[in-house]
Amino acid sequence: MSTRADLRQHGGQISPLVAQSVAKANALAQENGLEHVESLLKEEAPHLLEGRQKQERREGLPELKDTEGKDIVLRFAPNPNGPLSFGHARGVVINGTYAHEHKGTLILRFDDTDTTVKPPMLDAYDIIPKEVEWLLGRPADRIVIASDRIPLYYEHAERMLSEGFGYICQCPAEDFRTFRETKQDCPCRDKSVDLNVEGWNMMLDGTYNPGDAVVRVKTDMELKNPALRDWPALRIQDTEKNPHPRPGIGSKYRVWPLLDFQSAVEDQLQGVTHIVRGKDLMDSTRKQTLLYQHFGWNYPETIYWGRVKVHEWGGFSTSKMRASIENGEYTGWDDPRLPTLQGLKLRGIQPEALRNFWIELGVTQKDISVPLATLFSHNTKGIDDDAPRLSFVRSPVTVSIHGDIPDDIKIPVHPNHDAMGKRIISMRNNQIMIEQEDANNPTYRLKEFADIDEGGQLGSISRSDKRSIIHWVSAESSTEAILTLPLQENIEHIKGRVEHHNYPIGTIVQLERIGYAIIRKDDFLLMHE
RNA sequence: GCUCGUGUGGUGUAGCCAGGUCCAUCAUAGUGGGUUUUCAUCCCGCCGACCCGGGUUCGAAUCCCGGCACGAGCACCA
Repeated sequence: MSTRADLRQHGGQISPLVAQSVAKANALAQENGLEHVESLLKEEAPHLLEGRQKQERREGLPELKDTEGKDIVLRFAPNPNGPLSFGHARGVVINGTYAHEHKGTLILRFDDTDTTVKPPMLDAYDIIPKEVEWLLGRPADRIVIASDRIPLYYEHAERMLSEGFGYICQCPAEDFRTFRETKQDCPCRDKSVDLNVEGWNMMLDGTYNPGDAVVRVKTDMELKNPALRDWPALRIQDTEKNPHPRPGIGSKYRVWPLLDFQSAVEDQLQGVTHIVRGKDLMDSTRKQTLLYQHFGWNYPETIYWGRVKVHEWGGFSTSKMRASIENGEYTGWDDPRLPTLQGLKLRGIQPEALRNFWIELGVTQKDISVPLATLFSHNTKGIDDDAPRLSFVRSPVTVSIHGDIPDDIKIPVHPNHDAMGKRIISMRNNQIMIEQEDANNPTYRLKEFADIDEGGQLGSISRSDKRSIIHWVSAESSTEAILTLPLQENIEHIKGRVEHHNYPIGTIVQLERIGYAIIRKDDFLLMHE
């Protein structure tokens, strides 16, 4: 109908006819199979078989626009004021995946241009590249550190002043706020190039103190969006009082670029072709586009994602976490309760699960709230086949069993994979331990062993009825152990007994009827069910 | 307040740009069943959605207008 304008006015009559034919065709497919219908079509109307994938589900990430004939370059640009968190993983995964899919370049860029409000953390410069590599399974192609490139930003600032699209503004911040709101030109706006250059030198040489002057990009005070009106590009920081933590940088510079300027210039210098960022930076794109126009550059293709909240975690910021760790609320950046990559890694979350998780969420601009269960589900798929089964009995109750009990019992390590071998359980002292809750039943079946009747009497070896199957340990073949549950607020430790095993620290096991856990030095850390 | 953006089942997501088998995809959660000597894994079934109101059109999840809701920006933070 879309191609036959002449028939459209008769749509009311045609629709039922089409519906009838469709019903017929469907019936035919039902009886003789879809192939039959396809072969009929091939003979009668082959053109109908073409170009009908419009409604098929798109797999993976949306296509990047404007990629033809280009070397694709993307970047992930965190502030190195702490290790990476769950939210950062989105930036790493999405940018990294796009770069990978296009055989392009992923730049890891440290936007470390603030020494006062969000001071960088020296360790982060080493930690973050490793975290990126862990998450992606390969390192970033290039690392750029903004604080190494201040002279380049200065050059561009100077060009901005000399070409007249930037100026030194000496208005107090509040005054400028008023100008911005009322669309008035700031008195500094019309200064001559010479005066601006002079002001610039006074910023650099220490004549001006922080707050005395900034460099602004001349846009237009009449712009509809107030955020874009003559925005600030560089300012002075007191780096004597708040030195940059990197050796060699320290108090070397007083004038520092703001994000919008630094990021814009750096993207151009690095040949970034596509930017994927949070939609909170939409106005940043617009500000930067105005700057690009001044410089005569083309702004990269940009796409945005919305905010993500995890129901179980709520809002965590790097600076908040840093404070909580420093005052002892958490044991460190790798505290399993924290939504850091280190915490997740410690909890046994696989990088592949994180990748699949973020790719599945995609890059929509909606603000979303996701349950951790989705991430866990991805993780389970990755670990179940390799996770040996182990029996862990919480709050154990000892039961003496009697009857014709064998000396040893063999139980598969993994029910789906015989190749993983057997666990051998010694039964020589006739004592088993089961969970308090299971002990309330008069009879039960010990998993992989036998029925137990009242009074601990050994019953049928083969399954004889529908009594519940419980997990258990032999007193002799088990040791005391602790199961640790990382809950939101506190950490709970449960004492119990675990069957003997030789798995090294770090092994992910499945505690039968409990969940997946990772073996640590002194305990089992429960990951998820 | 001004500016920008987003609204598809419980939670996410595909479809929207180029309107028509869309009585709307897939996943996750929930639920029922099967396999299994785990409340695991795997398999099968069910459940459940186009924010509201107008308009354009033979036909609207899709285009237009209005409303409502939510979010973000308006930092000398990133």
